[in-house]
Amino acid sequence: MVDNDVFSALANPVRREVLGLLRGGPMTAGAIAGRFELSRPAVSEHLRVLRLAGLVHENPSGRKRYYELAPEGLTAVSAWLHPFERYWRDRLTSLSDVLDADEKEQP
Amino acid sequence: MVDNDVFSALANPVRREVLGLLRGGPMTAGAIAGRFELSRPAVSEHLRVLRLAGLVHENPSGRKRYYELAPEGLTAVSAWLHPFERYWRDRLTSLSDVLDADEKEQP
DNA sequence: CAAACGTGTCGGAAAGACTTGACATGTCGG
DNA sequence: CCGACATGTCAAGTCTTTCCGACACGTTTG
Repeated sequence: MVDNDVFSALANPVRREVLGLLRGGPMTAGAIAGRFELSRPAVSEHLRVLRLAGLVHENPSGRKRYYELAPEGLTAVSAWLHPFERYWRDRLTSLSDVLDADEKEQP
Repeated sequence: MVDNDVFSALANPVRREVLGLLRGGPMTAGAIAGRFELSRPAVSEHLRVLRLAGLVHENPSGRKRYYELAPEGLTAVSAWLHPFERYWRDRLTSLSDVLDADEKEQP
């Protein structure tokens, strides 16, 4: 995870779960680590990836560091997804249409 | 890419680009491979990953194989994203609110 | 049927990600 | 100040991904 790619950041289930936890409000690195059966350094690295991807904000407070969701982070995913969303919604209005469309072969 | 995880499938930029191409309609494996500076086996493997993730459908027609978008594939992503989408939309109504919220430290 | 075509899969090399244990940095309490 | 605490970072091992060249398989064409 060397680049700041949001999609790569989301590829890891632990990181997705961290984002889910953070939906309930900011948490310290330690509190987050406590929720997983992982070494603390591992969690720290996951947090670093999320931070580089712009998915979380880090606010140090004394010797603790609170992480919270970065509202703007997931907009890139949403934006990428949007054209597809329209596409599949159109087709799912009638599932039979989708199945019929599978038949159109151009030899 | 051993699991069928949709998010892992989307982590690769080539695969995201393939999905983008397929938005214009079904394409053969060869036509897809022709769009990239990659060996055909590499593209074939990407297609395999997309298929396992349920993001594309494969319909063989003679000795060609047409790939097309699987409408239902991305719904998992959309579903996961949805709660966050509401969250960040609420906060982005006023960006200054977000910045202010960063200030709330609980020692 | 044989040659040409479209494509998938196998073996292996190079690059990258994930994890862990050990160490470094900065902060709080006495 | 000094020890305890919260956390980040480094080095190394292992597993996974990605890519390529070569080969295999079914389909079409002559």
